[in-house]
Amino acid sequence: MASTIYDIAKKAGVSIATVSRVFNQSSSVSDATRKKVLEVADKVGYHPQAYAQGLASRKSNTIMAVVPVISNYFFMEVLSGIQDKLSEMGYELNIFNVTAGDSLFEEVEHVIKRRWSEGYLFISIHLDESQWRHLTKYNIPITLIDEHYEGFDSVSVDNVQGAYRATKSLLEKGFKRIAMLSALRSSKPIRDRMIGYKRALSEKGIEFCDTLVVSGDTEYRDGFTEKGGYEAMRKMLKMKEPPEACFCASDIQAVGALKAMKDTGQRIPIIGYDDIELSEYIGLSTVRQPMRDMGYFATQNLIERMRNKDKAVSQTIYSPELILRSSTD
Amino acid sequence: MASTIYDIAKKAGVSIATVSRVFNQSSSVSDATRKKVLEVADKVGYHPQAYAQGLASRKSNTIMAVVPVISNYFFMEVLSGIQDKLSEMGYELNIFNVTAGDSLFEEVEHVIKRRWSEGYLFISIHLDESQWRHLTKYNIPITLIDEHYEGFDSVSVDNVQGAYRATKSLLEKGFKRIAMLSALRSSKPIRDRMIGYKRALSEKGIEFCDTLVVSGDTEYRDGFTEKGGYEAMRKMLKMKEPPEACFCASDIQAVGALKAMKDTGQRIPIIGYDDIELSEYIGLSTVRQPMRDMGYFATQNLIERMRNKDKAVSQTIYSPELILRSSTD
DNA sequence: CTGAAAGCGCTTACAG
DNA sequence: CTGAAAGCGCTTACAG
Repeated sequence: MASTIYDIAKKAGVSIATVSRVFNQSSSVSDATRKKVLEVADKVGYHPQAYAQGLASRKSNTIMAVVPVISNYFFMEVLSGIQDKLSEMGYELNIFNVTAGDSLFEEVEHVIKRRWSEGYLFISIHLDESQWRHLTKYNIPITLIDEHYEGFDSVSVDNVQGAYRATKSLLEKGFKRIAMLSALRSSKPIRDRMIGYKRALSEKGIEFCDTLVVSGDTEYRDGFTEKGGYEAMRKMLKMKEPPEACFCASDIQAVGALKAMKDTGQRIPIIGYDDIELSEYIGLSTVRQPMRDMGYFATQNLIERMRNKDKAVSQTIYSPELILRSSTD
Repeated sequence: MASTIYDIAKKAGVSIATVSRVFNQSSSVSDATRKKVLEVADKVGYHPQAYAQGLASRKSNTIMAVVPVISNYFFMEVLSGIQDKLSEMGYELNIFNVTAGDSLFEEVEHVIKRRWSEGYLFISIHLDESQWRHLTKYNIPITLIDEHYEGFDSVSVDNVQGAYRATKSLLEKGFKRIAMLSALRSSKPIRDRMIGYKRALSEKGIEFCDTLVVSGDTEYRDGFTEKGGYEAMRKMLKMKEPPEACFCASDIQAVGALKAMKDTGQRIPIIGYDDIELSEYIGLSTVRQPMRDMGYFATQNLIERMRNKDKAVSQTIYSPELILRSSTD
């Protein structure tokens, strides 16, 4: 039904090799033939099929982004950076969604084995040392975003540093009893941010108190949701001795926390994490992660590696920036 | 380097046909052979290559979502609905990003021609009659989300109705001078919502006044941004005779509008459109579009069509629901 | 600049 | 239940 390279070749009176060349910008085709081929191709609406090209050429001009949940502010921003770069370079983007959980590693490995593309961007995929090492064996271009492993190029933000700064800024305002609005304790971002939080406290000689680290009851998305933040803040406000200020693990949770404070009429200074676009509009103080830049840079990095496999592995770590707005006034 | 079906066949002492069968759940393989094949496949980490499979079988078990901008709240929600359904059904999702603009049609057609998958979900892709008709010729399963054309299955929300209800509710509160916070006038959602807005006004015998339809100056994303909303609201509040209430074309713009009101200290009741998750948390009245449901249902619909090409074409139109919260108090 | 031919790694009737 | 063989639609040395 749909036409193939053979149909075009026949109608244009040339060989299939020539048709192929026309569609591959390989210059060695006379203008006259090129024109004729393009003409008949256009008439029947011909275009090379991705699968056949991929198989024959063993490359796909496609980059695959592997992500846990896709509907998430962080990915949204990172993805827009990726796309900016990709459209500059003429690559196509495939997005593959894996489910975080016990089978994460298997799913990730599966994607690689299927050989969808020659380059992979892993966003917020957290594996352990031995699992990363294992992936290393496939010897394909992979760059990590929001994760760090010495065997692959990576682009991440110093989470410990970010949490440290946020907490410290609260301490400097004179608060002593500072809570951390948390999420799933075992998740990578929480673990890192907790370290920074503790470090800031101990530097000021304040004892860490586990009851001040509170999270909601919603497990969806590891608790990084408005609801998770809302629940957690309600709990805090109900404590016999509520915290004086609060560091939130993400802006989206902070949004929920803000509502909890509004609903109860109690208000304490809070500071979020991420700086999603919206934060500016609701006056939320936060720790800025350069999400778009991360996506853009990681993509550039990946493409470079695809072109030169022997490039030295590089780790790029951004410093988070503290942004103070009205929520901490 | 990486092993193929031939390697596995040789090592397992069977033919490649058998190996293929093992990986295709086709039952006609003895347990013993299956076990042996799986064993050696596992040892070398073999997995069929997507491109070769796609070419040989002429299908890919993949559904492709075609979207304009990906980093957008509406898509985010719709996508999560799509994914829920897809993971139930065992399909893989590919996301292809087209750039809205003059070449939109060409880009869309290009994707189809490349034959990435057997089924396509077009999200918020707005083409004209003749363009849709043209795509019809490819005779492949396509379902439209947030768009309507009689030749394809579609899932959409009645935008006219939604705008009508929002405006009407404002009128019923006694306001007469009601503004519409708009975006790019030529965009499909704006055109539809403007109709509903006008209809509500005329029903109450209020004359439509073009100066009350205001948008920001930011062109990015057709103006559907916080910034666009902020700018527009600033303009409204600066009018010699500011509106008494305002219907916003999207929640995200309403967020910006809210800030503009806060910054200037002037406040008028506003109502948004979409009901993004966040709206509940900032007390924004809005018109709810069942975005997740739309994604879920559209995907189900698409899969049914993929299995039965002769199914009658169906148009599903959701009724938007008005949700009143504190922003209209 | 152009063509004939081999090959990419699978699937799938067709036999047995 | 299993194998031999053709074919999917391209790309790419190799010749000329």
